[in-house]
Amino acid sequence: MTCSINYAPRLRAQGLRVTPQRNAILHVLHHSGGHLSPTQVYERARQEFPSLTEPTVYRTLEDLAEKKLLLAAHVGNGKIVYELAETQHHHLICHKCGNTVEVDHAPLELLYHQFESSTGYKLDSSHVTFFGLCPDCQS
Amino acid sequence: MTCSINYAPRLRAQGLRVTPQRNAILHVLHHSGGHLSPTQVYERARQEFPSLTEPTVYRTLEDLAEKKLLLAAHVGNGKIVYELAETQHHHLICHKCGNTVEVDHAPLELLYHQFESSTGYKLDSSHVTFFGLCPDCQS
DNA sequence: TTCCTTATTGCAACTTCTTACAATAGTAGA
DNA sequence: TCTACTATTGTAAGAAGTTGCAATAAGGAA
Ligand SMILES: [Mn+2]
Ligand SMILES: [Mn+2]
Ligand SMILES: [Zn+2]
Ligand SMILES: [Zn+2]
Repeated sequence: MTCSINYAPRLRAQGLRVTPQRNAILHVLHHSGGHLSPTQVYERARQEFPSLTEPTVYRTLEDLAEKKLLLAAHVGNGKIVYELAETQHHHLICHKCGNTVEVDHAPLELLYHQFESSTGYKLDSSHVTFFGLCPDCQS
Repeated sequence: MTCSINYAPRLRAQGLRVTPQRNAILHVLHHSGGHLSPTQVYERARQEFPSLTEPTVYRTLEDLAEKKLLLAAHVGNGKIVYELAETQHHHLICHKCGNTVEVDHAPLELLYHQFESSTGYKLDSSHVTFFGLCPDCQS
């Protein structure tokens, strides 16, 4: 609850104002440790800041992701989850059981250079989602 | 409208019954040529089959994608679009302007083998979405 | 053809997500 | 401090997507 981490500098560095709504949302994501859906963020952040509303949660998550404070991950069927942007990694997701594995970005470097030089795009180095079947679900 | 293509064999091959709802949905996707959102599919397929309902559209799109007759693509912010499964390809999407580029699967083969042997997953060879900035949006 | 089984659909209610706009409150500057 | 500017938020309404269950109809067997 009372937590030593101060998000103000990171918000200001991105030209964003420091509001209690943003602090509550960042605080919740920090303490969850993992990926949370907007609904989960809303329910938990409301504990610390009861007047928080749903539109604010959705807008804040999008804004903070755009400013690279958060990472958004697609986990299938249009569901999105968010986490604090800390490590560079991607996801392998089983589309049968939903099981998820994290993989490093390094093995994608070569591919990224190919794509970037052939298309002119500059690609994000985090949170690509690969779908497939996990070992358990292949039988 | 009256279109020579018959989807019945492909449906039966997957153990699915042939219904006018499924035919209308497949027909719409065939004639659109590209990616359509569930809402777009619903609006168009309703022209040919007016009693069609939303839950049927959502369920059908998911079912047909699961049986590999369709491909689902994540296009950002939890939006999903579908298309007929014909070619193997992936997408590069600009998260500023939404512009999309298709890329071949071939350059991913090596990466896939690495991931598959290190994790045991068997990955889908189509419709991975890479996000980034297109050439126009980088300035 | 007719009957039977059950996959598929429609219905109704609900949850999640979005939007436009007015009210609020950070923050920079006087 | 106080003020002014405007980013951010809340409100209210609507759109999109989901769920459980009862009704329907596709397809196999007689
Ligand atoms: Mn992650
Ligand atoms: Mn595609
Ligand atoms: Zn699995
Ligand atoms: Zn762009």
